[in-house]
Amino acid sequence: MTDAFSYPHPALAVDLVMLCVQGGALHVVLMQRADGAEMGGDWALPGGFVHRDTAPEDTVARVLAEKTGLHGIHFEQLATYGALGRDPRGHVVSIAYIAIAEAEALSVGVVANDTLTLARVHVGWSGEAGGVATAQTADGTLLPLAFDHADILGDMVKRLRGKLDYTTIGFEFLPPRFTLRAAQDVHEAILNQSLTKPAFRRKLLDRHPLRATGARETGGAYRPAELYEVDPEGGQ
Amino acid sequence: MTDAFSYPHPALAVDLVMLCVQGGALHVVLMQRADGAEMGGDWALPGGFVHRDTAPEDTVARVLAEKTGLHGIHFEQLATYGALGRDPRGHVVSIAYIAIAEAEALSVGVVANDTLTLARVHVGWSGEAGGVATAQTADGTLLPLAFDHADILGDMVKRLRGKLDYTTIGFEFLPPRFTLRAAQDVHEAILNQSLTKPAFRRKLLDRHPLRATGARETGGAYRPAELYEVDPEGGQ
DNA sequence: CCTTGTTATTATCAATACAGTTATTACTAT
DNA sequence: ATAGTAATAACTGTATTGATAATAACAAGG
Repeated sequence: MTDAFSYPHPALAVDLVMLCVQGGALHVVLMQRADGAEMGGDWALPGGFVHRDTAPEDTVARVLAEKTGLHGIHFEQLATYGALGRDPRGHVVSIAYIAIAEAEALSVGVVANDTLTLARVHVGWSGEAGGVATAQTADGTLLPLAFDHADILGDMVKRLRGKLDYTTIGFEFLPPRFTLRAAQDVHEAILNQSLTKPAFRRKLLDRHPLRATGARETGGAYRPAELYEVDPEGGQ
Repeated sequence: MTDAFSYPHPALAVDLVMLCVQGGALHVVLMQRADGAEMGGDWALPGGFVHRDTAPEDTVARVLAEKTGLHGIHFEQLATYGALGRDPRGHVVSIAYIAIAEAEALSVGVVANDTLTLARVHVGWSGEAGGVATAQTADGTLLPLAFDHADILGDMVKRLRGKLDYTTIGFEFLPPRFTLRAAQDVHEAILNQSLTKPAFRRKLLDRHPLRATGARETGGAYRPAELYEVDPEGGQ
């Protein structure tokens, strides 16, 4: 076999789909690009190049810190995009990651960087069929996406919907202690459909390792809901 | 932003998990490496480097053709592996793909290349929990895997099990026309558990766009089973 | 030609899991 | 206290699943 580094290979990058649930809808962090005209849209997922001898996961952590100032956020790989025409600057292969945080924390990072915005994710299809997704502002204006980032958003929704029932990914949108109503809001935002409360409660408690803390919500006007937390040992 | 190609970036490769179902068990194509001692094992997934201005998918097709002589086989992306120590030669990021073919076709390609072998995939866990998988010969001898390829095999099994019910990926192991019994064999091999026949029939016909052809199996000693095919329009 | 063996296919039934509705409880604010 | 609201529990019917049995189709052998 010839030496791995003796011929030109593509540039490698990571793209981050930073997500939160706010006002009953899934939101994603987008970055405004000055060179949007050549890239197919003014808005793009934040990203960065992977340098040699830096692990892609470390690059993700670096980009998260650089763009939003956030640390220790949950992220996981989505897929890798490497079609030839996807970046007009040349052959750039990009590993897309999903990063999830609670809305309050993410908002702080977005406000601190004036090239960033939190856009509502609009999905034109239901179930796990798949398709593209679009991003829009609070008043419904469409934000044109650069590169193949609309495809990435579509794949992200598909992946999220598929993992919601069988993994604990949905709880990453919530603080360590949360009410079941808050968890239901997350599921409804991601699935884009309303769920019946008792059925949701049962399914959630059956399928996931949750533990009632005994503590209750404070400050509500009416009956306070109990706070639950994910039990790290409860899986097995 | 600085130019994407002005600093050293990792080498990019693809690794192929070529699969088939044979004798009731999942099998994978492995390649013997002369440099196995330094790589952590004598056996590895076939792969190749991604050259600049070549799409990763085209690299997959090239490797498939080079190693096995096969064309037009179904493949899809699994995940990308980029941990720093995974390849002792340097920083190589590898996109792993799952490729699926029927056993007869794959065997032809394996026999034609004497560095290749078809190994039985042994999975030490059930469900979709995840874990590593090992490879062994027909007589049960363990084949030590190079790099992080045991992890890749484990992720492959997890992905396959998760997609089996909700996609048509299972039918890629079968010829265009197949009996329901053959489809059940594929599911049992991948899930590593036996299924009851009538329940499997119902679920398969309910969930997937299958069409009875009216034609029947030939050559069998007893009642011939009807041949089914995937209906490309049946999905919607 | 008829019987037997084996497998494919369909039918039936019980057990379970699931979702929707309604009732009850617990708390806050006035 | 009382009203209002949301959390929680109990109940009910429906759909899904798993096991068993019955029937149908074909080959082989007497």
